[in-house]
Amino acid sequence: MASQTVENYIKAIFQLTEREGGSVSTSAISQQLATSAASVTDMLKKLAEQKLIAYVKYRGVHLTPGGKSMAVEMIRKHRLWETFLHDKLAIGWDAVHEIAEQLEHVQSATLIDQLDAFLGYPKFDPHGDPIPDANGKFTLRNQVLLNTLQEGDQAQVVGVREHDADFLKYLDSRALHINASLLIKEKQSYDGSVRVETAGGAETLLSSKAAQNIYVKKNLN
Amino acid sequence: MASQTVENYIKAIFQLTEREGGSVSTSAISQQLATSAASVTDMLKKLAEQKLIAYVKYRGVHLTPGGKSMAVEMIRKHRLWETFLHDKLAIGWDAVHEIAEQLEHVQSATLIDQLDAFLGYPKFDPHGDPIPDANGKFTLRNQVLLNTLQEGDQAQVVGVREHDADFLKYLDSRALHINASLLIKEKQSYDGSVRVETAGGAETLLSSKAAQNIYVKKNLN
DNA sequence: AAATAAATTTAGATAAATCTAAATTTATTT
DNA sequence: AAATAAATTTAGATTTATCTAAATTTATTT
Ligand SMILES: [Mn+2]
Ligand SMILES: [Mn+2]
Ligand SMILES: [Mn+2]
Ligand SMILES: [Mn+2]
Repeated sequence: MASQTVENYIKAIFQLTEREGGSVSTSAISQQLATSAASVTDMLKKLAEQKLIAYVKYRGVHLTPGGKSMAVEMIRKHRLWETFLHDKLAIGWDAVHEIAEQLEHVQSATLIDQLDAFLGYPKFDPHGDPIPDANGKFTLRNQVLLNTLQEGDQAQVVGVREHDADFLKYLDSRALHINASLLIKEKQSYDGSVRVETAGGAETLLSSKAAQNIYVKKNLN
Repeated sequence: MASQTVENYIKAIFQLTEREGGSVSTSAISQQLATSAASVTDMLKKLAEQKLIAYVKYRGVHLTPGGKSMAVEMIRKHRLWETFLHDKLAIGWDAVHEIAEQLEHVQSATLIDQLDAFLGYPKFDPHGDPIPDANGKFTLRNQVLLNTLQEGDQAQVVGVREHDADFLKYLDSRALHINASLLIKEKQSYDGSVRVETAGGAETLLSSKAAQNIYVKKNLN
């Protein structure tokens, strides 16, 4: 059985691969997990011995099929737990990640299968990220970043690209939660900021940076 | 923050104290946790340094107030998780313990408070053991062991003294689950075995040993 | 193409939790 | 009260995961 530490490394490598593509560097992992580069090098050797990664000295790593399947299983568990915490225990989307970070390491196939059933086989977690099914399949979805919308466009929030707790609390304060409907009232071309109207008619000014971190599904006109 | 290992030691000491009373020996802990006596001695020194236990060389240990409150918190978490697994995820009472043994180590006060609320502030877990409330208070209950009942007595199963998975599955097969009503049809004085009738009229012969491990609430006549 | 900077690995330590085997203390027999 | 047995502790190692500082390799400047 893989230790919690090994599981966290494998998940980190998977997510860094998704974001950057190609091979993942020692320093990227070091930063992601907040451990020294020296410790990462040590661990990479062990993961390579266990055939979870392919490791070329000085050149970074990528997951083997075995490592990838472990990573997907971890992500499945993490996101199912986040969904449970949010939907059943009413814990905010800014707080679920930290708790799921612990819950994801509980070992029991039955537990996860039953949890999945209890939640009604959800396809997306509280941040709008897809939850892989028992076979590791992710659901795809049409989505664009809010900053690509034009004046007059109507859309619905479907996810966030940034998971920082402060950002999520900020969105909550503007009623910009998952499924919120919105209308682009104005878009400034010089700085990319957008004025959006949310349900009930409230208007909010979003910075370009904020708009680049919100995924939406555009409505047909 | 206490490690999972420390938490398991503290919980074991609490439960051994409850069962035996007085102070707990190195060998008792060693047996309970399936670790060598030498390892236990090492750990006892550390726990004493952290003021979680009072330790007298060669004479055993007992919990300090701090240790006891940690133990009660662990038991609260363990039993709430067992209740969740059983009531919400439909996992059998013979399987919940092992999973809760892991879940009990997740650190988050919010999580436990919300879980407690979600479950409706249950007073007893799937084995009929009391769940301490947020202040550490256990609910007391009138209960006797099934082997103390007489012919003609009516009662309801409220708990089990033995948590062994095989015993629990055996009880399931006889419909002797929590809340099951029963009537003592016959009691053999020479070996203590009892013939009981359960709901629907089915009869089962229980050995003295089995009868000594089932808690019941006796009905008034 | 050197020189310099940045990234990575190696060397040497440390802390937590565990083990077996040997020494010591306490309990039980004779 | 000795002798013997049982329980407990100490000594000496091991494994996992981590660190800092030094050495090495790769990348970027001049
Ligand atoms: Mn984690
Ligand atoms: Mn998420
Ligand atoms: Mn445990
Ligand atoms: Mn229980």
